[in-house]
Amino acid sequence: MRWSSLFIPTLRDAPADADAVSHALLVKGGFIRQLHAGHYSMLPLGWKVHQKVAAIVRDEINAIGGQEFLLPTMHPATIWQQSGRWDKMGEIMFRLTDRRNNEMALGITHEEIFASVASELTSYKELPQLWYHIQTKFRDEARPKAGLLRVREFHMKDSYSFDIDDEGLDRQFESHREAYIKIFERLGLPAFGVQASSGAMGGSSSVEFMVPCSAGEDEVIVCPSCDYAANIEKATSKLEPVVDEAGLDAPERFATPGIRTIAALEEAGAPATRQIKTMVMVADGEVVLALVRGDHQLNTQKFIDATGTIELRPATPEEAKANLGATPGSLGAVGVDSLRIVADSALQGRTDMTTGANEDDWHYRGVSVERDINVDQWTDLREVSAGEACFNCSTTLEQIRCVEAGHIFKLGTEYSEAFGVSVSDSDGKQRPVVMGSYGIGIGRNMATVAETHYDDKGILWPVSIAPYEAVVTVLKLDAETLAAAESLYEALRSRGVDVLLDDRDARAGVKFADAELIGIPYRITVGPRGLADGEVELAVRATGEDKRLGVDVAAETVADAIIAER
RNA sequence: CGGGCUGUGGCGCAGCUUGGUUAGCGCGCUUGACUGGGGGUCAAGAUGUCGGGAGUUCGAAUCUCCCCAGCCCGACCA
Repeated sequence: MRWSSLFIPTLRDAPADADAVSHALLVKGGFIRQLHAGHYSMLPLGWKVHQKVAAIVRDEINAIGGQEFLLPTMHPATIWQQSGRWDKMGEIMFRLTDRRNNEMALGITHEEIFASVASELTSYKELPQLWYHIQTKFRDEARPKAGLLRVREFHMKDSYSFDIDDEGLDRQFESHREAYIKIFERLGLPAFGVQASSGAMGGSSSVEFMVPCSAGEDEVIVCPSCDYAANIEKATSKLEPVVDEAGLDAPERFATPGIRTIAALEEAGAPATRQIKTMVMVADGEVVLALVRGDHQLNTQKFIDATGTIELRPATPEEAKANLGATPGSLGAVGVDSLRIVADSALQGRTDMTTGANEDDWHYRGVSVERDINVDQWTDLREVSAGEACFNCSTTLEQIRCVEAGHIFKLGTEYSEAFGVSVSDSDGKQRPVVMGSYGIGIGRNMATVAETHYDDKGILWPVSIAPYEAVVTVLKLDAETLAAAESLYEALRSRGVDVLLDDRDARAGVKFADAELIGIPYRITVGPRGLADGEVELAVRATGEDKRLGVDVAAETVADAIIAER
């Protein structure tokens, strides 16, 4: 292609409201433009990169036996009601009605739709199956942000596996894990797998692929010594043992005038490790108490996962007062029978603890948790923090901010049962098919590459997804220089290189700056100065390497380098 | 949803406090000339519902009210 005839609207200044690096560079480089919050137009350059990312994903999923589909993005409400997720999904799903007043939704994911197609499977002999599509998803995110990193409309590759048993699911899950690792390698992304919460997808377990990146939104706990890595929504750690005194025969009220915080109570003589923190939560409309140790933080996703809650929020001080009789700072669970109580495992067996007495300015001491509090559910609720000891090997854990680049789920039979996806096994008995689902966002991965591959001049795309693999920069538009450049351009094209000819009537500095900004990995500069010696110049974007090549060998050399790097 | 900030040519901004000619500047764009290996110089131009609506006023980018949009933090989110 000739740059002079292309639409590549590069900007001198990035828009002021583009905060994330990838957002600024993708806009500045003429890859994307925002339509409105969370919705971006892919310009020709951006769409080329997007398609190259999609091609890599497609290639690797095909390699493990995936069959490509294309399913609708607009769904009838009924199919979502059938799985129970019409209500469960809440506000994340865009909903609309058609002219006959039928309720519809825009697809946020496709378990339901693929499962409904899969109901035509009838025999174990047809299994395993691996189906996928690369298609638009709509999610009404509360806060789209950071350019392409979190949007409301995006393309996702989602695949779905169907097996006769758990062993089959395990194999498909494992082959996806390996395919994802290859995809991230080809994209140049340093992704690693972590244990994750399955959230609204359900299922028994899931692995997220994370890329360390300050623009990300997930906190990951990793052990630098063993292979433990988990999303903070799932992570656990080893706690220092706490030795309790026997305490009192019964809790004892004591006055704590003006004391409203853990820290203040600590100064009054009760170490945070010996306090019970009582949080009033509203879980799907029901007021529930969540208890953690005074120095611990509640992780709300853990609470949601453990209790099956869909919508969770902290209660207002008024709600706390109405249900417990005191305002936050003096709340406790001792003697509470009317509310469901969920407590963190770290409180199990603890004695001689201090907690609020449900009367402002009063606390209890000498509380034995299991004796004095009517706990309905013991579970892991506390959020791990960096500096704690690894559960496996006791090494000090680290916390890393990451972008979630992919997520794979073992679903089990939840959806196959809802949609009647069952087959006859070898004994002629009907068995529900075991499903898995596997997602990877195309645009987010594109942005994550930009987020992790750039310098002060622009993006450093890897050859695998660069909008063009090479650019031939013509420095002077006289007949001789242009002819030399064009023959080089044609020679590269004939070797299958995705090459751009910069034939614009612009100054050298402008052409160099643009090529660097949009991140073309190889630049061949053709100018009269070099041609006088029978040479052109090769500039390698990623390494900064700059060298002269004979005109006769230049195309060959560059094509070989590119093909080797793909 | 809570908090903060911002809306002025394609992009980046000034002007608003204290209302007053044709609303400025830089970049970019057009034409011409000189130039031509890292965003060149000079000259001449074009491009604006000042986010929208209502109000106050002789007069509103500027003051008041309502609304909308975008960004950031938090909540939330597969």
